[in-house]
Amino acid sequence: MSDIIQHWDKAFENKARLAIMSILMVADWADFNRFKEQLDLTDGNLASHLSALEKVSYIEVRKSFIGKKPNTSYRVTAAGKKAFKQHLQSLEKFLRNQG
Amino acid sequence: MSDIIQHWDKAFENKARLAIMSILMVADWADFNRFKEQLDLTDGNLASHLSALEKVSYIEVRKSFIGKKPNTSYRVTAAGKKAFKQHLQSLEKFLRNQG
DNA sequence: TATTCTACTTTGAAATACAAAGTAATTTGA
DNA sequence: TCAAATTACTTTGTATTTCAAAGTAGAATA
Repeated sequence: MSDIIQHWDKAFENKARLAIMSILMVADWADFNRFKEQLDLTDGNLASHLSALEKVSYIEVRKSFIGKKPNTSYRVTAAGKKAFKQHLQSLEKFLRNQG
Repeated sequence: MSDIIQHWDKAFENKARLAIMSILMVADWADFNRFKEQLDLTDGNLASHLSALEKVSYIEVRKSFIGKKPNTSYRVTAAGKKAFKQHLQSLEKFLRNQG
């Protein structure tokens, strides 16, 4: 496999996770409902993608209450930012090679 | 989900299949062994990705003999070419939006 | 105070990805 | 010359991933 593709980050192979990261790169904290609205995923599916990104430490989670409602928010970590940027770069590289 | 990502072709979400298409876009016919060498996949895995692409009619298969050895070759169809180009375009669009 | 709603979490099933083992023909080599 | 190894795949079974339905606990509503 071409080196470029070979080393693609598995965490970003899924559309939903790519979209989550995409949102988090420009947001500060974003909460569960924001993703739910923007991404149109079921609760369970969204939760599993979020926890996949958490597992590799690309995002961090903050649980709190807003008023009396539980609120789970997420933001990208430094490692996540770095990995995502690198991923975008290798996407670019791949595209250039497809000219 | 952003429209760009939303409509990504599921056939190209996998690295191996993307690499296969990548090869076929510049090759005429490419055979099983060529993929095997270049992509470093197990036989079974490679075969299943090839047949996934065949199933959606993005590639076509030709079985023949070279000398006395069986040879299975693949080439991209018109539909496959179109779909792949569109996919590359939406990748580009996505990257532009990530500026 | 029963019922609904919100914000998730848990569970289980479906789809996908993967590799080990199988097969049939061919080649090698003692 | 015939048993053993190799080639070029295919088949089969398992592991992983993805997904959505159902579950839960507290809060709001009627």
